[in-house]
This record gives sequence, C-alpha cells and structure tokens, in this order.
Amino acid sequence: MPLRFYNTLTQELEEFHPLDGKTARIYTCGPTVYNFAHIGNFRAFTFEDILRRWLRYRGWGLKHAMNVTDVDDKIIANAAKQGKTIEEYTANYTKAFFEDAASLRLETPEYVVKATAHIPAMVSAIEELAAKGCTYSSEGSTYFQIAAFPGYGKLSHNDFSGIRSGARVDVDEYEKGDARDFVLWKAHKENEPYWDSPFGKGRPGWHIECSAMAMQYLGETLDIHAGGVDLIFPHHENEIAQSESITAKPFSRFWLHSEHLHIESQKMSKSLGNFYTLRDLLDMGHSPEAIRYLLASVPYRKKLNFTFEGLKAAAKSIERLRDFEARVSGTKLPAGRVEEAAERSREAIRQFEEGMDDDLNTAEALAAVFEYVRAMNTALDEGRFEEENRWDAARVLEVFDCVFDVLKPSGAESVRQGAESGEAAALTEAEIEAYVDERAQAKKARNFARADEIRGMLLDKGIVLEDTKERVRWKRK
RNA sequence: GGCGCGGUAGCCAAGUGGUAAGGCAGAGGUCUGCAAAACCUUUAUUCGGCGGUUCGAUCCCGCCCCGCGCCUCCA
Repeated sequence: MPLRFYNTLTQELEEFHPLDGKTARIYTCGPTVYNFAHIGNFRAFTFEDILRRWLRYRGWGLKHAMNVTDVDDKIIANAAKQGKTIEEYTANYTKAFFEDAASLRLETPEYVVKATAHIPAMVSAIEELAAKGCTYSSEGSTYFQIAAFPGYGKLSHNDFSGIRSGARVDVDEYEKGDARDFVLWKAHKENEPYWDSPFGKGRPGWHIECSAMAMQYLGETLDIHAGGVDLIFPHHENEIAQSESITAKPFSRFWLHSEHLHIESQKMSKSLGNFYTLRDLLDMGHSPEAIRYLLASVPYRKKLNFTFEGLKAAAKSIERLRDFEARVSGTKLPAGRVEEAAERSREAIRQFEEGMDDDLNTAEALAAVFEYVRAMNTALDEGRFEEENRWDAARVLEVFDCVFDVLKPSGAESVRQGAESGEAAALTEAEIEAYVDERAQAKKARNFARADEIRGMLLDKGIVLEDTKERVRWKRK
C-alpha cells in the first residue's frame, strides 16, 4: 500500500506524491514566541517531525518552511509590560523554543522564517491582493474581503454564503466591513512598532505572513501544509483565500491537522493548574525521550490524553526496547543465521511501514516492533537466534528509531537530572565496571555480604545490575 | 444552531463484516546464594445503549446517551 494522508480539504485519505516527484514542500505553522511553548504545542511539532522523518524514509526530499511569529498583539503587550523592545522580548523565547525542540529531538526545518524579516514580501502580497480588488481599507487598516473569494470555507467545510456584508462588527479593536473579513495590515497605533507601507504605517495581520513566506520559499502550490486543528479556521482558511486570490492556483495540495491533547482527561488550562510547558515537565524529572515517545505514540488525528501514568508507561516502553537492544548486542551467539528470525525481522519492518504509510499510524507501527521484540526474546531463550540475526534486529531498531528517535539516552539532560537527583552521574563507567568485577569475585568466594553491599551501593547511585547467565549487565536507572 | 471528532480491558491505544494488535499496570512462572533486573505466560465471550440490514456486526444504517473541538486568541 502506498503512503496515504488524510486531507482535511477533501476529507479523504489520499495517496501522497510530491508534485515534482522528488521533493516534498511542506509549510508548518510554527510558534508565536511570546512565552515558553507548552506540551500541547509540542504535540503538533512532534507530529510534524514524525511527518518529516517518514517522508524522508519514503525517499522524498524535504523542503520544509516553518514560520516564527515574532510580532503580534500579545508580543507587543508583553514586551511593553517588561519595558523591552519586541526584538529583545522575542529573542529569548525564540531561543527557548529551539532549545526545547532540540531536547525533543525535533529536526529543524530547512527554512525557519521570522515574520519581521519578511515584511516586504507581505506588503507586496497585500499590494497584489489590492490590485485584484480583494481588499478595502477602513480606519487605516487594510482588510481582505471574503466576498471576493468564492471558495471561502472549503477547508473548514463551513458555508459562509449567508453572511451579510455591510454589517459592521467591532472586533479586535478594528472596524471591518463584514463579520468574516480579516485584517491584512493593521493601522499603526501609538507606542506600537510599525513598518511603512503603501497603505500607511502599520504592521501585518497574522494570516498574511504564512501566505507570503510559504510562497516565497516553497512556490505557489505546496505539497503539504500542516498545523493544529484549531488553525483550520480561520487561519488556514484565510491563508487559502489570500494565496489563491493572488495565484489562482491551489495553495496546498494536502492539509494535515493534528488533534489537541488533554491533560489527565481535562483541557489544559492555567486555571485548572494543569498547564505544562516542556520545561515544567523536564524540571519534574521526566525524560525528553519519554515525552517524545508519548507524544508520538498516539496517532496524530486522535486526541491524546497526556497523563503522568502514561508518561511512566512511555519511559518503561523505551526501556524495554533498550533492554532488547542491549541483550542482542551483548549476548554471545553462535555463527549463522536462523531464517525464521530473519523472516520475522522482515515482517516487522513490513508491518511498521504499513502502519506509518497509513496516515502515520504510529500505534500500529509500534505494535510491529514490540511483537518482533517479544518473538526475538523467545528465540534468544531457545537458541533460535544466531550471530547474523543481530543485523536483522539492528535493522528493525534502526527503522524504528529513525522515526521515533528515543533509543539513545539524552546526554546533557540526563546528566543534569542525574546530578540534581543524586549522585548517579558521579560514577564513571570504569568505576562501575570495577565494582561489578569486585562483586563477581566476592560472589565466587561466597562472600555474599560484600557482594550485596556493592549491589546496594550501586543501586543507591542509580546503577541497576542484571545478573544473567553469561555475564553481569548494568544500566543507569 | 452549523461543521467536525470520539466513546474498545485498571490506564493508554490499534483494528476488521466472520467472532478483539501493542504498551503500561496486575497475576503467575523462568533465572538467582537471596534478591533485583531481564525474559516468558496470562488478563475484554466482548468493543457506550437500543433497534435494523446480514448466514454473521465492535466494524454498515437509524435513533439515543456521554465526552470533546471549531464557528473571528489558540498546536
């Protein structure tokens, strides 16, 4: 089965190929840098990361642009409150965002584009719209007139034909001609940053930045445009109206939207006290891999119930895979290759691919990996797994990890957490090995008191020993 | 009201017109000096409720109940 995505525009599962047959051109709505990004934001960004990785796995090139909205009402208000310029204010949160993204192992898009660095492109987009008669101005602001775009509503599947034009509705402190019209250029107000333009001093509306930048970097028709479900209307609808009014071509062939997440079955909100930024969770001692795993393990179109029990389960699931990886690489095996085990690895990869191809069904893909792991653990127990099968297992885990990317322990974070939570990071590998050897000697001499003492001491330092038939393995807890 | 999504074991969560993947937790076992860790086995006669279509429905249709999202802040 080919790679298929659910397209919000057509409400159908559609086979995906890039328009040019080689490179997928993707635009995703990035952060508005007025605060630290929360775990809900990262659900969407993790989905987009999985999307990137799977497209690449399927052999397509990637040209992915993501905007950083660094001028908007909240930014202006917050910056003013702190007595900072918007540049100073947003620089902090932009930096924080990419630090967070890195700890979740989110790949950086090929183009990260800041709104404030693309004002001229937005101005010329608005000029083109004006030239086509799609705009009007009111009290110094310029608006897009949705009556000028017949397809308005096709993405959100809303019928706006009944909207009365001419009704004046006061919204967002600006006057519009029609309830659904939206602002392209906001009139300058006292003490606010502004740019000069042919239609007066002011600043861009939110929607135009995405249209202008997407087309500048990726061309008139994108392959994929993605974001959270809440952006379907009005943001993405408005992007379509702007872009297609300019080009008369489809703005994006595929529209993919990720569902929101809930915290402990409740909507995340500050008043409920269940509002978590990524940094909050890391400070609580949760590993970035566990968070990434949890965010990625629920298929993106399904609401994700983010719970602390689920976070623990995610951490345990990763541990199971790492244990398997360690077992395979650390076990002495006879030369040869058991065909049954080899066949199971091919089957696992096939099922993994099938799941991912089916609109990024990560739950199904994960099941393929775990079924394989269980089968191979049994095969190892029963001696039906030989030297060459190591490579089969490595391949399965490699395929899994090029999408999920959770097998390698995080470096800086885990060291930092270890240092905070105790002395776990204090022992070097050589020291641990020395203790393990000493304990083995003590056991041989049937000095169990000393052996247990060492075991307990290591456990206190977060080192867990595994006595197996062949040898003693250890791992950091 | 309009548009849309969902209700599957203690929790998270796949799935198919022919009788329920996977993970976590729980229980049992293997291993072990004891333990831990690891590994294995096991856990839904049943898929919100009631009807209908069908030889057969969790999966199709209708109605109902419950939860959620969007309908000019928002991943």
